[in-house]
Amino acid sequence: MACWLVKSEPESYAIADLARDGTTTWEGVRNYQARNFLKAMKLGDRALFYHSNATPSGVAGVCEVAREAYPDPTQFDPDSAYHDADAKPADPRWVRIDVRHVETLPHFVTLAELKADAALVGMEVVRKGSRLSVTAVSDAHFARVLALGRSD
DNA sequence: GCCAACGTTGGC
DNA sequence: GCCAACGTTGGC
Repeated sequence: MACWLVKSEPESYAIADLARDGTTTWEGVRNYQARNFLKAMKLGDRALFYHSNATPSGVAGVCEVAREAYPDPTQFDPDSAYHDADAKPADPRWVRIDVRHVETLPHFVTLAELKADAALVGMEVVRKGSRLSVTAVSDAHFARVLALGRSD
C-alpha cells in the first residue's frame, strides 16, 4: 500500500473540517504531475494531511482514499474556478478522489520540525520551493512523521 | 508583501 | 523546439 501527502490551505479546508465531515471530495487539481499521483492512489491508501500557506504550515493528520480517481466535474462547469475549456466529457482531463478522515494528530508537526528531522531528508514537502499539492511519501517517511505527530 | 521555484503559454 | 513572459504556489 502506497503512502501520500496532500496539501490543503486550512483557511479553505482544514483537518478539523475533514474530522467534522468524515469524508470529502478532493477536486480542483490542475497540475499534471499531481493528477498522475491522484490516479495512482488506491482505495485504503493513507495520506498525510498537510496544512499549506498556514501559520505554521505542517502535517495536521491522516486521511485515507475512500474512492479512487473519477472525472472531476468542475472541469466542465463554465462557472467553476476550475473550468477547463479544453476538457471534453468523452475524454476527461482532470480527476478527483474522495478521502476519509483517519486521525487528527495530537501533535501538529510543523514544516520546521520536518526539515530538522534527519530521517526525513529527501521528503518532497521538505524540498525548497516544493509546490506539488499531491506527492508520494515513502513508507519510512510516513511512519516517521506519524511517530512525530503521536508523541509529545 | 516579497520572492524563489517552476509550470504554462505563446511568439518566432 | 527554444525561450522569454507570465501566473501560481507557498514559505517566510
